[in-house]
Amino acid sequence: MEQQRMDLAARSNEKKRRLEESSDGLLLKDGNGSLEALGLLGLTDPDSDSEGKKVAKRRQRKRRSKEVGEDGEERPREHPFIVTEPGEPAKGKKNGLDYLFDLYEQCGKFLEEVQHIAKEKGEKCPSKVTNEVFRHAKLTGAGYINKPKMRDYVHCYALHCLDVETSNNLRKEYKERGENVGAWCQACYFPLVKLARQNEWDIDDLFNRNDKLRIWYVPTKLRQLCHIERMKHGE
Amino acid sequence: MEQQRMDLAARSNEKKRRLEESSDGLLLKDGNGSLEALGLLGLTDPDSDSEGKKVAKRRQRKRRSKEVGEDGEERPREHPFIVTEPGEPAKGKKNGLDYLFDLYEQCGKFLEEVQHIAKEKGEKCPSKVTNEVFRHAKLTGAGYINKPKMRDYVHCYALHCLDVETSNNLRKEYKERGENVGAWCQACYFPLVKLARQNEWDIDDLFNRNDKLRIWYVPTKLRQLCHIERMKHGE
DNA sequence: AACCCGGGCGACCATCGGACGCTGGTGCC
DNA sequence: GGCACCAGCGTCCGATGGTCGCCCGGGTT
Repeated sequence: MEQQRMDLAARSNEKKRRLEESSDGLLLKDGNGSLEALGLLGLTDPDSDSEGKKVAKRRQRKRRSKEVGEDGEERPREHPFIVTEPGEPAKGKKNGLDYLFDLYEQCGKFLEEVQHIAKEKGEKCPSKVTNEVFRHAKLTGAGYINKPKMRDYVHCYALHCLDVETSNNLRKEYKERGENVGAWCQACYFPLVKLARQNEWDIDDLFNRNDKLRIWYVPTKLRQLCHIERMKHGE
Repeated sequence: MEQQRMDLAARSNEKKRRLEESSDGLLLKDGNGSLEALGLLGLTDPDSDSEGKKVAKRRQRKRRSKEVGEDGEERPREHPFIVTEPGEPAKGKKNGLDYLFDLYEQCGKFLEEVQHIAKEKGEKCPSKVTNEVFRHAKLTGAGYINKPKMRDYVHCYALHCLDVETSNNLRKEYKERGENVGAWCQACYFPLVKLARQNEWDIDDLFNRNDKLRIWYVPTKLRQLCHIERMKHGE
């Protein structure tokens, strides 16, 4: 039980640290500085309660390398994404961003299938891309689709849906600068925050009003960035 | 692990049995017979896979009677509900159905509070009555509200919202007959199934179109009853 | 061939929606 | 007072949404 408390404290600290880091990386694009204020995140967590000094044990993850008599087929990892311009095919063992965005459309199709099946069986019918949808996709032959991957880039797809122009320019810019996918992925947050501001800071509404986006959960980090910007300038 | 399989099998069987029982009890009102067919539920579960004979161990529930140095205040159980006509106050140590329905309205208020708080904090905002709402209600002084209670009667409240006339008549009828709350609670399903049929069997749509109901999850049992009726006569 | 960079996605976690039956309150005799 | 009925709600459970960093693919030297 004491052990459990420590685990939680460690997790919470780590979350805070990560967000701070990413905010540093994000400064360059926005021009108006920002987000070191993310230390504020502490406020979001009303737990307080002192302590939090200890930096607990490393959790051990991953399976012990395919071990013993495996039954399930071992899928090779997908090729990494690279920043490509619209229409540009990826060179080498890489995938381009058009393909990434297509994956989101595919998930939309899989969701529709799951919805039809659920309705037919009189079961409750998801309105968003859920675990069930990812499971269905995998079983139906799209083994290259998985939850963490899709989650990692939702906001990139959101920008693509809400403002293709800006999205395309950003891709072009980051490609020319030779930035990696991680940098582009981070950069996608800022135009979205601007869009949210123009929409009275209602990012959920932005998602819900768009046919393609409606089926995706608003990423936590995007929501937090919007909140922090709202608090900083304007309200 | 073998133990786990047995637990699951036992649970599943139990679920089936319960639904069958309730269907028997439900026949009386509808006039067109029904629902023994609930044995069909087996079809809903595509697991099949044989076995299912063993009727596993009793799970032990409940805390060991307030035991040792308790810290949390012990709340006395709420008075049971009795079937009352609209406007009729409950006699003795009982609560009436007007009060029951008022509890649902109160939950709606608590949901609104939770939504405002979430929006203010830039966190994701529930559109339904979630665990968080029950927690907020409890902490805010409505200790008499709890999840299982509200869940037990959602469909009764649904009938009240969607067709007060029918709901009121049912209350009057069951009161005069001297039926207990359980019987009335069961009886509430059938007018709802009829309403669903008139709405092309779309019970979710029925809930979603009603301002008061929209915030409540459609009860599994109601959804299943609709499905079974749809399969039996008509489609 | 050897190395290092970076990101794919397996696996974990808190919490959720959902369910059920044990306790114990209640009315009756 | 004693008893039998029955329903309130504590407590459990599988699955969900969300996350993080290990491991290894891939380009470069």
